[in-house]
Amino acid sequence: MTKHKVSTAVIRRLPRYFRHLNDLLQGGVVRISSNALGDAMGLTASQIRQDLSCFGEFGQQGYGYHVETLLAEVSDILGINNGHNAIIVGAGNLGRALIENFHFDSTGFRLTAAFDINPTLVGTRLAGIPVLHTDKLEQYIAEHPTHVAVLTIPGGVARETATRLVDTGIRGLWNFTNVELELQNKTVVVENVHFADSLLALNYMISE
Amino acid sequence: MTKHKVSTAVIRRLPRYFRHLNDLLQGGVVRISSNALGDAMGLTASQIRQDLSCFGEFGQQGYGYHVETLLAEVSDILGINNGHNAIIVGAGNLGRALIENFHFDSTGFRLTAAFDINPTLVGTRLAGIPVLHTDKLEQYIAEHPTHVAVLTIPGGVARETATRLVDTGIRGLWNFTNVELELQNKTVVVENVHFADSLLALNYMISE
DNA sequence: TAGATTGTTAATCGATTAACAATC
DNA sequence: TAGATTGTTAATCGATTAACAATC
Repeated sequence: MTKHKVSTAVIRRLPRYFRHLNDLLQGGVVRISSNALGDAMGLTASQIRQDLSCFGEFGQQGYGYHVETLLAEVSDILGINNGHNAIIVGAGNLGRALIENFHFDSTGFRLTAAFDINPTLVGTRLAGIPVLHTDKLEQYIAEHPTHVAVLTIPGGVARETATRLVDTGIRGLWNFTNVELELQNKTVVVENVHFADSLLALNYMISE
Repeated sequence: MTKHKVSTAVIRRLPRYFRHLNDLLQGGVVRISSNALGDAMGLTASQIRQDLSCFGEFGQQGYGYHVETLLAEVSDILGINNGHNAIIVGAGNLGRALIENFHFDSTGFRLTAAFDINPTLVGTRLAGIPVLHTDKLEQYIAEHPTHVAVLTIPGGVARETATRLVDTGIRGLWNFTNVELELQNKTVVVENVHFADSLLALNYMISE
């Protein structure tokens, strides 16, 4: 699918294309030129065409891009149609916020289970998702194909839990703990959501 | 303080320096060379020296950097000592997760109040932080200097609430909603935490 | 057809890396 | 002093922007 190594800069822009194309489609826009899309997103038309050319030829001279088609292509590139399953480990406030409010399905994931050690939670359901005991992680994953685990546990148990998850053969970790997970296993991708880094950057920007 | 325009790439690395230097200090490391720090962070020694040189000369030939001193400098650059105050707007699961678990103080902020429209929450305290009615936003900010507002409200009221906040003269918005806030007012800095973008990027990376 | 707009090649710009004199 | 390591200048690398022939 991909012609050559895609740079991180391009990868990080793909979700933004996805988001803006969704908005356009919702707004009833049928076609758009790289120029107009660039204006809307704060990018140059050139960059958009360059980015997309990493993956194929999705436009048409004199016309531009068909919004619905391009969105379908970008969705496909992002892996939204790969039928990935996710579990969430840690059903505290943050975990619950994600379970109840985050649209896993619109990012291409099916959230199949949550895990926690709190006895008052284990056995219940949150927004329809069963909460199992964290002891059952390995057993559950062995029985249900699982591609990504969301880490919303306390930092103290992050490394240990990550190691257990890596051993199950999981493909990715979405890490909300403030712990840096250096994994020996390079096949597992770690995506960090570092709240502190984000707020510190904001502090810098308002302090200038 | 700053010699020239600091690039976003450098700004985004500053919190990482901060985090790693904290870890080193905790671990009792007194001094470190750019080489060793680079190894630990996955950067080149050259880049570290280049980055730091944007802000001053913090090292010593033949010795390297005194961890505690460098950490103090980086903290200062980030604005941690500027005594900024923050409020949180929206005390649902996500807001509560931040109130109860996020260390605002260690990123240089004092969280002074939370706002919500839920009558069962208004008037209570969460982790010692008073919860006020969102109607009182303007009044509160007029009476209490506030630099940053954390947006953990539903997307539907995001734009409206952001506009109200901007009008109060606030300096920054830490935006957890999935709504793109294009503000006419360019003095207000918006830092977005786009969960969906992050998970989509992870999807791409595990799909390759 | 004429105008618009693509995909791609070339030019530019900026960020990262290498090298090294200065010096602790 | 000799070795280590900085801050900075120069070289390289990669990403963004500009230009344009191809073509719908």
